[in-house]
Amino acid sequence: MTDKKEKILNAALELFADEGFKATSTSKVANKAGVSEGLIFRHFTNKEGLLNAIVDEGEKRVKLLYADIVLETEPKEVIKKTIETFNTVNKEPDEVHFWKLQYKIKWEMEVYGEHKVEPLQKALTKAFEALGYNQPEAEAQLLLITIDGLATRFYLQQKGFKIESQLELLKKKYKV
Amino acid sequence: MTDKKEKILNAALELFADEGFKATSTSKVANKAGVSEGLIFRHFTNKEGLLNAIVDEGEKRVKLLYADIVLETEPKEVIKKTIETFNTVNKEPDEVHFWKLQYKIKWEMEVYGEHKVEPLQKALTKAFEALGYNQPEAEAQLLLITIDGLATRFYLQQKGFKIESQLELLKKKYKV
DNA sequence: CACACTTGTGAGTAATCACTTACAAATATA
DNA sequence: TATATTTGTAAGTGATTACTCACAAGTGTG
Repeated sequence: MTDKKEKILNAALELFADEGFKATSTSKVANKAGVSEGLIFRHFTNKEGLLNAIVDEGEKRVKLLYADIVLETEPKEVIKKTIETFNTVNKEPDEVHFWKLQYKIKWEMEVYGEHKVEPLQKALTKAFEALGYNQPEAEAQLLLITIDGLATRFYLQQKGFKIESQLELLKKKYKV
Repeated sequence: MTDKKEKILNAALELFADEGFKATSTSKVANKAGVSEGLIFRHFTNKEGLLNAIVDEGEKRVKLLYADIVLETEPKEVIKKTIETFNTVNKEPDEVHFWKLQYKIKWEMEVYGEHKVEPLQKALTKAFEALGYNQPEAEAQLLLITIDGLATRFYLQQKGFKIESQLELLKKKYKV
């Protein structure tokens, strides 16, 4: 990975996350990265190739993020970590662009990407089962759905939205 | 409202909802509506004016939709109706485009539009308060957040996602 | 019918789009 | 050092973009 290639990726990440994929021109990316426009196509073939490079990296990071939770054996810990992970990720400002894009791209490309959350969902299902919940599968899905909703509010910066207190409330409800 | 003006609005609604605002060209809208491209600009000044016309209509429909809930006095009914309203809206296929756009546009334009849900949120807060919940405000917000998450799954058509069972689970949790 | 006004069209416009190409600079390998 | 390969640039390309404008068709009113 050359220096300029990485600069292209970083510029694209920020622009795609803030202004959207289709709304961001390759010339804008090149400008922000401080390289010639042609270099984007040398490294990534086309504009979609540039997006894919970022999304692929996203998949790796998601797996890494969930790895710790999936291995957890204590049911309550699985739920607790699921809720808390969302928060720790977004404490680092550099990471925010990255995760924001993961959500934003779902709507722009209209794909949910269920395979990414599947291992986590299964781990949660097992956890809810172990805790004696009546519909463990539905419960697991509902928790992930709620976190999706939290992300929407967080990334779109709804006024008066305090993510910490919502996460606390969630933990209280699940008694974790 | 002339016939052709309405055809433009309908075509734009469907295209914006499916492919996004920025990704939909005015020529595409004109084509689908069966009118000349110039007519769009005669009626709506520019492309954003066309979007605004649709979004404004959205605000009216949201108010209409919530009016019934806000007037409800029975706390449990407020919560129940909030959960069920989401479902009834999306039973009519013509309505789906409309509501999908309302969610999609949030991400594309990066505005949450909190004023739209404010009356509903206040009604929910009062309901949770009456029912003796410890943090009625946070509870109201959390329920709306969860519904946002449900919408994401629903409109992005996540595989294996059954909205009815999730709504049932939600009602069970709130005992409504 | 005459006149005003709205509704509608089709052929423009400059600007921007993603992408290509010819060539130069840098780097790796022998 | 000589040569092959990779990395990078600048100036293009045709296609598409949002939008304009001159003018025609339709409609309502006296």
